[in-house]
Amino acid sequence: MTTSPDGSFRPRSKRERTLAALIGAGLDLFERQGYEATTAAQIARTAGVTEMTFFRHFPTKAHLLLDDPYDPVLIAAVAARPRAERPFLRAVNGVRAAWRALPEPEEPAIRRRVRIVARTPSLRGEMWRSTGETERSIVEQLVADGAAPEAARVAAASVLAALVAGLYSWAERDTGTLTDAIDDALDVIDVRHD
Amino acid sequence: MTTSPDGSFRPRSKRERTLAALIGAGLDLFERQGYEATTAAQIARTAGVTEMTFFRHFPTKAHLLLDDPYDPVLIAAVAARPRAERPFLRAVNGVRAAWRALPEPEEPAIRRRVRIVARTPSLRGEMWRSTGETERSIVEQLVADGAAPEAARVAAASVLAALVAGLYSWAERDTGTLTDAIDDALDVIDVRHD
DNA sequence: GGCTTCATGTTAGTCACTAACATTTCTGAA
DNA sequence: TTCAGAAATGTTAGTGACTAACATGAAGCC
Repeated sequence: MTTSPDGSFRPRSKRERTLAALIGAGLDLFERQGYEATTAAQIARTAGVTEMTFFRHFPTKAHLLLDDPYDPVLIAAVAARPRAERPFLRAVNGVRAAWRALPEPEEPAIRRRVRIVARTPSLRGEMWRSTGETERSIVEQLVADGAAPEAARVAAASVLAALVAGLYSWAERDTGTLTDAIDDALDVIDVRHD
Repeated sequence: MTTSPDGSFRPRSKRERTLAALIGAGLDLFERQGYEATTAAQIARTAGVTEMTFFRHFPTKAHLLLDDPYDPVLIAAVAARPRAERPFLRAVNGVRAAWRALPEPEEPAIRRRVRIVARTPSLRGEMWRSTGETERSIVEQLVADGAAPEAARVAAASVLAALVAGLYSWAERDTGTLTDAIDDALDVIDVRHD
């Protein structure tokens, strides 16, 4: 995502301008009154647009916060790990590598969004649902390289859970870099790097 | 839960009789037409009752499947592990112990419900949301005994994710006991039992 | 058998979406 | 510049998950 700290970005087409307006209004309202108390219609109105238009840009209200492009990167990073590693370590190390590649300037925008998610139970559920797709792709990759499907599923799920838990902790405080936070989180479940 | 394989149980009061009717109708309909395609009103009608009555028994449609009483057991089991264990192992071993205590006769009913959840993305999200409460309790316990909050959060989240992944795998096949499935799942993330 | 309480029904409304169709706004080529 | 086709938006109407307020019926207790 090309957002800057306030959620806006340099608009090219009209579509992108509306998108930016919606995201800006959404983040503001969510932070001020909470996610549940904010209505899709209200966000749309604030952005000078109709409710219908909101749903043309986001399939669900939650997608305003959860639409991220990191998943393909993650999947690729896991795939790039040596096939000889056992599934669990492959997943851990892949996730580690993927997030190290994240440009630091994007961190404030991510923190803002994740913080809202971390504080809203229904959004945590949505986050997990969206992570589910990433999970499936990682499992596919591991299984294609010879892992047992059930072990692969457990590995992917627990590593992603650790990642998300680390993300939440990082977002709730105001200090530290994302990369460090994720490294620390993965260290908890990955005692020995062999 | 005191349900038998078909989701029914010996009814005492009128309330329990309606509850049983709703659960029975719900499971049947979910299995036949899928969760999303089944309406709360339809379940209610099938159970010979009004939509309003449905929501008097279950706060949400998902609760018909996710209302389980296992969480307190789980929390207690984690608490029972020696305080000297590091948080991650305490969580792993606690979860292991908790599920070993499950009476086998309940397995078919659990399998039926979990199978529906496993096949419905939105329910996987709901499951995670409901697991979130368990997670918080486990974290509280670990932190009260001296663990770092962030490590405790990661430990609880990833162990529960492994547990749920194991549950899903088990429910999707027709063989094996729940206890074994969960042990296998936890083995994936817990290499060395020290 | 009357009285209280609990389970249920009724009605009306909010909010997240979806579908079908109409209208406006861009944009690129003549 | 102009004008057609595409893209973005608006309008209307509806479904389904819930919620609140109020009314009614049936259970259980004395």
